[in-house]
Amino acid sequence: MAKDTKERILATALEMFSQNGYAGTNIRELTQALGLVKSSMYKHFESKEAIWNALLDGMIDYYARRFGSAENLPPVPDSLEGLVRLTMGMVDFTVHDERIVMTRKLLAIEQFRDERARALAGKHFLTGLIQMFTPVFAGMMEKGLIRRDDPEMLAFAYTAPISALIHQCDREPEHAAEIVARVEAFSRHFVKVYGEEDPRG
Amino acid sequence: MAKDTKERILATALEMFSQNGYAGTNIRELTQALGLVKSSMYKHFESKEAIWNALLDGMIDYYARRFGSAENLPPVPDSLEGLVRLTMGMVDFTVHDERIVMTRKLLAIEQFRDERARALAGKHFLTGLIQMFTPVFAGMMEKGLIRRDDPEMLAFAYTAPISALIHQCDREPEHAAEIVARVEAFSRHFVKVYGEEDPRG
DNA sequence: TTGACAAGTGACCTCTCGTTCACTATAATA
DNA sequence: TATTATAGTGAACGAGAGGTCACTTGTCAA
Repeated sequence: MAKDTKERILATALEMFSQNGYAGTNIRELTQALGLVKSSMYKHFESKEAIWNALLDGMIDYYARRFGSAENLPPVPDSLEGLVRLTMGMVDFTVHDERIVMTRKLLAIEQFRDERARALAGKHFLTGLIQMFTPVFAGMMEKGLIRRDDPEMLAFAYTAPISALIHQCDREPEHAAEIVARVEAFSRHFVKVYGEEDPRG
Repeated sequence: MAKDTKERILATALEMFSQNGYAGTNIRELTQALGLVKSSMYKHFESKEAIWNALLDGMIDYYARRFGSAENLPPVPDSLEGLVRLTMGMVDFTVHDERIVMTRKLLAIEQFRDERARALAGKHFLTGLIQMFTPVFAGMMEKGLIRRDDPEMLAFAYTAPISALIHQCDREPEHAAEIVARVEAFSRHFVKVYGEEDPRG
């Protein structure tokens, strides 16, 4: 109970910061949500800003481990349908994992105030996705599944619309199901346009 | 001078809110930037929240007039190159118009806290762009410039990546030139993939 | 000239914020 | 058992927040 208070503070801070922003959150509410009194927080963090920094450190670290390293690249699918399935698996995960949803919201809120948040937002929302899918499309081109073209351009053309729908999902979680369906529709449209294989593959 | 103080307050509020958020901005700084003292603000707005509401009203109204009405739809280009030029004109405008840049940043920051900001963000970042370009692609299909397909899906596939680059531009305005160049590269890629016309058109 | 009104001022109010600190309770250690 | 470190408490602090108000100034119409 006592030992993990630091972690619980971070979790609640992520929750509140991602809803009302750093400036819009006060530590009295934060600690109260944990059944504590505000001064108790200072046994675990030296300031409110220290919570923010620890949160960002965690987000940066998690991103690097989970999405940033070369060994975590998605596998190259063996068919166009495989690309659709790979995509839907990733989207289902990223849309329903509360921690990742809150991370995106927090980055959207704080990206213009904090330099590190800005950099991480750029990765989360655009460049990281391109880096992730460029080798996927390069591999699919080598396998003859996708027409030969600039794989980075294809990764961009593929991930950016999906990223936009994920954002829409963050805004309107009550419409998650239909938005995810739109992701799948787009994915199938994409393989229809760019694929060189019988789409039953 | 005195007459337009209300407008100047709104302009400065947009500036500050779009950088530090509503909660992260205080009215002493705001009025000081205008050479006023904070109590003077209350001659023009009854509260800080009233500024926020007036700002949102203005944004909603401006969007409806500028992007939301049917008569302001972009013209259907006569060639694939025309689509590229149309796009670049719009992007150059939206990326360099300070007021629109600040509006996007503000919506990104406040979209999870305020219901109206959330709705407007959805339009600005996704649905409005689709609505705008769906008739463009429908018209281009009728002219035989673009392969027949679901025009709304094409509008989505076209505008979402461009929107993502515009966001990147908001995050990194120092790289605006190269990001705009990426918009053009994407636009040309798109017409190459979807076009049915000699791209010299 | 007077009166009325809008715009701006500075002092002041109350509230909440982040933060500090002396203190207590607990549990592990020596 | 005595000691020490850790986690949590509650009162208090200073700063800064949003907001109010009596007052001054400038403008313009009557």
